[in-house]
Amino acid sequence: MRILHGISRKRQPPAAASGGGKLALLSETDIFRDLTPRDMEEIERVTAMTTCRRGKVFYTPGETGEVLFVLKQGRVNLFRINPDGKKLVLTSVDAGTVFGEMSLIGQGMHDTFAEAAEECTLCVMSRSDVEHLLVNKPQVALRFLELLANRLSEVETRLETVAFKSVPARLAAEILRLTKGTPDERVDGVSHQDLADAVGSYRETVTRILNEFRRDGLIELDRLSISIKDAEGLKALAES
Amino acid sequence: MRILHGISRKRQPPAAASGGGKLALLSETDIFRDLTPRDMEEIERVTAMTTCRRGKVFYTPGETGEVLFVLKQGRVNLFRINPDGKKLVLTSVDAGTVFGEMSLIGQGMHDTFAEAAEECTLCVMSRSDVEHLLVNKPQVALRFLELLANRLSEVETRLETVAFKSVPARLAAEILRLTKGTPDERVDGVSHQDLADAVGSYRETVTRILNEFRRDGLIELDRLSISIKDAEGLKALAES
DNA sequence: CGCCCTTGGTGATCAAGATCACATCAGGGC
DNA sequence: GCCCTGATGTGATCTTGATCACCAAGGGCG
Repeated sequence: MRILHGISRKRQPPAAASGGGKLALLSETDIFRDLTPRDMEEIERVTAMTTCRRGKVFYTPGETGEVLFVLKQGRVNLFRINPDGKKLVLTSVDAGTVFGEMSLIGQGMHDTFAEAAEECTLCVMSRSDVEHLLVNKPQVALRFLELLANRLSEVETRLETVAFKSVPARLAAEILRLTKGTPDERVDGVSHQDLADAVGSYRETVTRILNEFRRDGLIELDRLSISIKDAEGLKALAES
Repeated sequence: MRILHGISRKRQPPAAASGGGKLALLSETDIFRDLTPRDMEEIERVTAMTTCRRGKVFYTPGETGEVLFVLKQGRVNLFRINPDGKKLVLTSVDAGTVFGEMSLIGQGMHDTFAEAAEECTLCVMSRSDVEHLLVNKPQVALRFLELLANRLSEVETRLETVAFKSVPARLAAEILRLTKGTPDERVDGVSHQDLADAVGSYRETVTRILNEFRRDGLIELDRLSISIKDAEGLKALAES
């Protein structure tokens, strides 16, 4: 019996393709994939759906209650701010997953904020609804387990990266990550400051390194836009 | 209804105090705390208990199968090795918890090794036993969820620390962490190299900084031994 | 006792990247 | 067109801490 297996980490197809109704959106979420249509309707009844504009910080520790977010469309950054006001993105969450677990389980989200990195559509579930679900639908709890295990593994790798790799290597990896899934190998709407926050560095340093990348023919630069010219070269750099 | 609440992060009392039998040891594990004595006997039947000497690397990715470890006594370091052979300790696991989840759920433990940081007693559960348990005892799955959530939160904090804080600050924090729980505020059996691996730095750097700490009256040094003189001072330093 | 191996001490050097200080530049609003 | 703001380009330092090169001390063991 092998009840546990890797969950998909691929970006979900654009929700528009599936109609975009709330129910359809919820069904596409990994965590709920074992539920019956009837169960899904039940969840749908108790779930609020909202949208967030790019840049909106919609979760602030302390201010926001204990809820679970289900990201339907867009991308969300979970980040912390250190005493000097410097920001570090802990994780970038793609559509089809869930976040905010930390506020429900254990010690809470600590000092973690959440912002919409792109236009987002998300659902909000209350603590009691989630608890109910976890107790009554063991399959959901198991999916949740997978999700957390994968997130943990991801953050551990990130820790290793920050501890051992140079800023150029981290930056190359981040660019590859952001463009992964985009057919034209290009990111838009990401400033140098955003990249600095993501790799744990500084704006000026990022600007300099990006220009070196361009000089080396690895990427093409434009205002708020990066397109990849030599993915292999970047990959090599990312390995340090 | 509040079924989820923080699990204890306190170090377990020495197992000798509770007799040290396998059954007693297993019952002290957070993850199993909701099980009945009868359930525990069942688990006890299928569990192998072994010991490891300090320094022993008992889990190697690839070589070791998919198992779950329950740490009964001692301390275990989970670490990775980068291509240059440099080691980084991802987590230090204390008695009473479980690890190896990653090999059961999701993508596996990747390139993570496990070594006994002290004399250790641990139990090993097979994949199928764990899966059986998770499916049939929802309470265990929930405890597992708590465990993972806490671990995640811990690694995120570590990531922030490595990204933003100086080596002295990280070192101060690590010393405080290691001595936490010891009544005489003192660690033994930890070399400068071990500390370097834990904070993601280098032996020479650690030696230099420790000597600065001593000069500043923060700690006392001896071969393989550090004792704290000024916990407040260290705490201040750890905040950067 | 002499050997050797692990641990710790320290100087010298160097490179990465943080930090400061401005200069542009593009776009939006009025 | 003008002004303002956010995004980017770049030079000039300055520190941190990695890296190299040894040496010394402690301790187990034949």
